[in-house]
Amino acid sequence: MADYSFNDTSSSQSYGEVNQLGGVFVNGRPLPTPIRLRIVEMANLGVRPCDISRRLKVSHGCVSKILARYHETGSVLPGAIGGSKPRVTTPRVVGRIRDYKVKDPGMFAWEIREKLLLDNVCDKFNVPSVSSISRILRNKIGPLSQPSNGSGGGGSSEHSNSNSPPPIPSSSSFASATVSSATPPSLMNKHDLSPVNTPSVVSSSGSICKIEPPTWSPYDQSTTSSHHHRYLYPSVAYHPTFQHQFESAMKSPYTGGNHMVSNPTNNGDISSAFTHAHHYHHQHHHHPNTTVNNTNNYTSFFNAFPYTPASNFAVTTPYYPSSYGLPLTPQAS
DNA sequence: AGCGTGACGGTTGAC
DNA sequence: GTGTCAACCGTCACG
Repeated sequence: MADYSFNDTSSSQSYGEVNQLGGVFVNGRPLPTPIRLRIVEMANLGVRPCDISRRLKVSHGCVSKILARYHETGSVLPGAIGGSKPRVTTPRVVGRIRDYKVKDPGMFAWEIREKLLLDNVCDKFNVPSVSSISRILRNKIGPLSQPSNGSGGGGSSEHSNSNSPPPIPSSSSFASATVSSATPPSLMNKHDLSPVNTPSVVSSSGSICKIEPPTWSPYDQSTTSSHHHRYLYPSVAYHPTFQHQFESAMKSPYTGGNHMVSNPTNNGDISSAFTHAHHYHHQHHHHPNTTVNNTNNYTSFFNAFPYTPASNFAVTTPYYPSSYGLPLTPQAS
């Protein structure tokens, strides 16, 4: 993974492309969150999408998409980029299959599948297919010379297995940690500031599921994982070359000015929630066991545009609890 | 003129 | 360490 810190001075050459409206973007990467917020904010103030597009120099297709997503989900953030659908045949499930087979060697795969559902080992979204179960029986379990003991074989322990789905996060602790440690922006108080696929549903297997199909289960943010950066808020780094453009884009004639960029620590506006974020990268690179306070990472908003080769704005692909306050209400203007 | 949509070229991250 | 794959991105052009 690239170094997303914005202290890279090895290259003064920014990259990014310019769209037909003169706006700067990075192909393949989401717009910086401040701009996403600005789009929704302006829409809530009654500005037409076409005018938002022109003012922020963002393609109308993008404006349309962000607004549509926001009205549908309540989230202004991009979806989770990259990654793979987690396997359903976790060691825990394999262990249970082994147990079933040991107890009743005559069980068919389809019977095992039904039993997994019946015993709430899996739910309908993550139960392995019959063919998967057959493959497990064939390849992973074999002759069944010894029953599962919870630590050997396929790692069938139901507890304390590092490969098992992570523990269910405490919604209260997570929410309180994220919300209370920094004052949310005034606009962030109603909806989930989560990407579209917010994991707000807990599956029977104890993992967190996206609520938008296709349903799959990202890992728990608080779990020790070298990949937990997926759950952090987007981080952006800005290049001085584009500061003026970005600031211009962020100024609003509708709200009497916006200090998000020029005055990141200004109290009373959206920026008030985004302090202390410079620890973000250190946290997630060097203290993987630490539950990161995502709210703090929002300071990175103010390091907005654009993008040096080694320090692009690098929106990480975040997951948030749906309980987190949302900045902007998708209400009719 | 405004907007929804899909192709396109791109990035990302788990496997 | 590298390649594959499937998710996502914003732009652009079309209707």
